[in-house]
Amino acid sequence: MIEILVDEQKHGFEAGVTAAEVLADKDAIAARVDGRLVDLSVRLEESCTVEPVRFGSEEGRKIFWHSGAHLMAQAVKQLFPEAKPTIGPAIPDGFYYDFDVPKPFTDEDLGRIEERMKKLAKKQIPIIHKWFPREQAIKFFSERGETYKLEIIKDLPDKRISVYEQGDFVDLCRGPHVPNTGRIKAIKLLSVAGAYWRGDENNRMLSRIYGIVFPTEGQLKEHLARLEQAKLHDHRKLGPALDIFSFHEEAGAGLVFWHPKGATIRRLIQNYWNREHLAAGYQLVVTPHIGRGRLWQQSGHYDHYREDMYTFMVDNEEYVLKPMNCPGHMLIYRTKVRSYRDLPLRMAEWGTVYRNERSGVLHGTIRVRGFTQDDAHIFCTPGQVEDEIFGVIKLSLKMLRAFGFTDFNVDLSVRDPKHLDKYLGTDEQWDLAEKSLISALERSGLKYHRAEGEAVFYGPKIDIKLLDSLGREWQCSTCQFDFNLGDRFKLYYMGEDGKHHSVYLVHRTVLGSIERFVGILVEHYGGAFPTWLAPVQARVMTVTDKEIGYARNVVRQLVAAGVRVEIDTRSDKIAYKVAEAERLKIPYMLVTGAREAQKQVVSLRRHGKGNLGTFSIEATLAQIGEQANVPG
RNA sequence: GCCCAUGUAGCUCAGUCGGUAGAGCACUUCCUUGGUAAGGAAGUGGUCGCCGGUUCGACUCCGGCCGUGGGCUCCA
Repeated sequence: MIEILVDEQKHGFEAGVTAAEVLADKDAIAARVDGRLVDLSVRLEESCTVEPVRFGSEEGRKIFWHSGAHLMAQAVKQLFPEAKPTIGPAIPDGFYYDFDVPKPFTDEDLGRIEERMKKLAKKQIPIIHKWFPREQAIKFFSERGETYKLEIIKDLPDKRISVYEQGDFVDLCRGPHVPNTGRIKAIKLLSVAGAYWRGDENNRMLSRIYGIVFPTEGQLKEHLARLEQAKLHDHRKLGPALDIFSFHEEAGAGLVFWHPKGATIRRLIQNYWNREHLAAGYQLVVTPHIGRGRLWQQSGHYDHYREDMYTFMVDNEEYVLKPMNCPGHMLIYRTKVRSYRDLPLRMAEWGTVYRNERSGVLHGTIRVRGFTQDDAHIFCTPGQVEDEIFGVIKLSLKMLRAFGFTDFNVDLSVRDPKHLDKYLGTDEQWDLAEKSLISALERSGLKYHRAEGEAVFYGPKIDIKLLDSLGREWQCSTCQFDFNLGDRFKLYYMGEDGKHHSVYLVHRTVLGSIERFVGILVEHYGGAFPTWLAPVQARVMTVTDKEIGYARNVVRQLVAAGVRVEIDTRSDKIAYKVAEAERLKIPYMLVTGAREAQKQVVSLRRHGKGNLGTFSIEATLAQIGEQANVPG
């Protein structure tokens, strides 16, 4: 007899009982035994603690999706015997599996593979874990011509190799897995893509299939509905549809043309940003868009970043279109001897930069080749570092919250302790920087994730990633130390002691780039901007031609009060005008018919909410005005 | 940059087994003056992404390029 702790209760079992028998839980797809994830079929020989792992948990989903990847690989091997499986992991939303095939998969293949998967799932094929002695594993996979598996085995130190068998399909795999293919009830293959073996572009391009599976049809439907929702929020569709921006093939990829409405949104963001930054003690500067190549050699960008820079010749000398604002700010700092009394110096710029991003990474306004950073550099003394970092975090959070974001994931990126030689700067600098980042994070009460080895070579940093209305993560704010530029530009300040000291340099942005940020806002709000950011806040519409005079009068009063307003006097029916205004997601619709004109009122309608009733002009202005303030 | 897919009117999409194109919406005009998510009619609008090749003839087949999308990679 052994004693097993299940659900906080001890039970006696015969040694050799399986986890499945102990749990007797229909929803369990795997088990956790003394903290280790194992198959339900595992035999328990000693006293232990057993917990069920269900699809509802993150690790449960990972196991389930990984089993989905195996099922797909089985189907692929049956339909395409020449396909060599490589790796097929679970990802946050499903799984993928990469195959080496003579001809890449097409979308048509997906349907066939999906059908075969459904067939295999119905058969409820048992998924069996086996240990192969190393030699046997090598023999087995070489007989099958699965050279990629052999390559993986080569890197495994173990004497015995873990494999999973389901019918005719055997895969090298650590597991665990669901007990049989029948647990997978709903299957959807989503897309095919090319991917390099081991992510290295010098290696062979493999054919990748993305898919997702669920224990019930309902969950798949829900998931697909979420994907539909994301499509409706796509800024690449909404932007042009709402007359915010456009792209033009004849102008070049990754270059945004901002229409009046988009330019208005940018201006509103910038006005708010400027107000907050001036209040927080920043000074705004402006620097040129081009410069001599040697400036970029001095900053070091030229060596590291050459590929991404646009360069051109001027009088036999190479110039560059600025890809970063930093060197300009360094030059301004250096124009006079700075005293410790002058610090901290916070220098900010709406800096438009151009980078020759590789064509494949361009994405709407979110990843472009010309963009405007809300850039700033803080020059300070070691003693000021912590307060400055805290100030940056506070400012970032305040602003991001004003834009409607409430949830954040924060990363603290520090050196890789195993490769300290990769980094510039002294240990003292890194220690002080890291300590100040941590205490600033703690002061602001933020939970954060410590990412070892994620720091860039010139300093540690904090990244604030926001979660939008659909739960998607976007990286915007960053606050990073720079131990490189201070040296390269010989930046110092005169200390109290009358000696030169090197400055601490902090590079930071709140929004990242305004192009990207507007794109994120469009996605977040699905194009329905809050009143304070809406390019058009109100539209006045007449019911018949007789009220045009009154409607114009209403518009005049709104304009005088600073409301961004349009008028619709077309001879269409009011229902049509309302439909269009709703489609354009204009926050307030003011209907001015004969009844309203007679009483000098308007009938107010809110986007997405419908008719609010009739209000006087003053009451209408008060209502819009209240919504037009920056929140927070 | 690489793999795959894709490009027909402002938008959404039909279509042509190779014989130079069509719908709905939008737009313009006219009728309509109607009360909260699309009233009616007529009309304008396309070098079928661009360049080259094959062909008597190319939107259609082939090649190259550009753009876009899904990924990979990159993100000093």
